[in-house]
Amino acid sequence: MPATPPGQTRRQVHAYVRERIAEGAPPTVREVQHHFGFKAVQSARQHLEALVQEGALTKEPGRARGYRLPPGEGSAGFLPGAPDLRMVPLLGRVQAGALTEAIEDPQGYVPVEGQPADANLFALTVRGESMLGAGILPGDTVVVRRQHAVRNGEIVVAQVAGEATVKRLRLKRGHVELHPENALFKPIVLDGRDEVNILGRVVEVRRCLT
Amino acid sequence: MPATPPGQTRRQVHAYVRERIAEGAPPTVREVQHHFGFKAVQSARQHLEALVQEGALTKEPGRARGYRLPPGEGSAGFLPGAPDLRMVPLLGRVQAGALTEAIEDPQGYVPVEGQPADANLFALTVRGESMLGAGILPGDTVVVRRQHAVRNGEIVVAQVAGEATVKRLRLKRGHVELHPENALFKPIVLDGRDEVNILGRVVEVRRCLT
DNA sequence: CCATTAAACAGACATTTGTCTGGTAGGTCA
DNA sequence: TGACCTACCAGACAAATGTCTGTTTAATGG
Repeated sequence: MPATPPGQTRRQVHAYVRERIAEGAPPTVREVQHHFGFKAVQSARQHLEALVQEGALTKEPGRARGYRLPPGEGSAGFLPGAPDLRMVPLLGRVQAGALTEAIEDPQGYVPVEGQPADANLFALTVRGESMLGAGILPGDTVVVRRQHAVRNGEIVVAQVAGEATVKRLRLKRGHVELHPENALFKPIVLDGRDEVNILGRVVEVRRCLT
Repeated sequence: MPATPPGQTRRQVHAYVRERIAEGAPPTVREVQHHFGFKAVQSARQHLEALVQEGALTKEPGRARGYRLPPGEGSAGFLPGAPDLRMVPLLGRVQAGALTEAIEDPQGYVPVEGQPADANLFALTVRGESMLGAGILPGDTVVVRRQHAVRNGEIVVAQVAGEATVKRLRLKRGHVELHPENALFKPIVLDGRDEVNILGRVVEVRRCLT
């Protein structure tokens, strides 16, 4: 094998190209070169050409900034040219604690805007009719900001006994209540705070009418 | 005035630059030149510089493909690298017939995915509580596909007597009814079809919980 | 040991591309 | 009319950029 771990730098080059495209335009060969501290243009070129070879990039030969992302690669997790727009993973219907790991294999991505870049967001599909009164219907998609600190009255995703549900949070003296927004359902009253695990706060509701 | 209507070509150049950025990278000055059939590079350059002057574009002097979209402008109407994603104009609260022209100056843009590229989409902010039962609350944003042919039972945006409203459409024999989804409101029954102008069909509902 | 390979280095060349200077045509306005 | 403006044309130069040839180093495998 070569002096440097094989493919190690290669992926970093790929990531760099993606970043640069997200900022407006693909980098030049020399920009890649200098970013990685290569002292020869050819070094950067070899990596770029190798990435084209394995299909991770495409190129328009002879043209400036000719390296592009292959079709379909664009909308997976980031968005070129739209810094205020983010693709958040849709984790599907929540089931037993598998939530945190489910990010590895999302069912899809949802475009979200107007959220700070550092916000840890994900999306869920809502089950049940317990939040009808808040305009959240079964099948709706909720965008959730992963945070433990929530305020009274906010709609949250909470994990109770391994089951994740969407409810409105009520902080009473000494205990927590999870209120449905439907007269047919009863509030969940929790004695100790350990029973409930606040996964995050619902920041957006979305419904597609096919 | 000049030989050609002022600013006419200018906007087309701006649109072209946006298109090209959406396809992966900004165009070169000469690419703009040839696309518009200019026989001199300077013609394209003048338009581009003028657009920079008026803030419609930014540039990185001296660098290849240096023209970019200004920050915040990135998400206005298109999305680089994400063909299945579109930005649709938010036309704000609908008022008297101004809807069709309002596209010129949208209040913002909303990211939408999963809609065919040829669909003519726009977004509206919902007023009133007449659709509570359908999970559409005041302040919600609805994404509308502009189409006149609608089916029975679909939620539509209809223009009645100059006022635009969101209602569920009921086609009865000989007449049209616009049903609210709220017991406190009454259906609108229309005798002739001329009174009502179907602006389009609601394909998505969206709500931000700040 | 030697051939092979991947990675990086060195230097150069040709094309692409941004930029500049100057000129022409048609229109407005004082 | 003449000053002035916008749009466009013509030609050229210099910087940026893609591409090529050859060399060196280190690790692998027969």
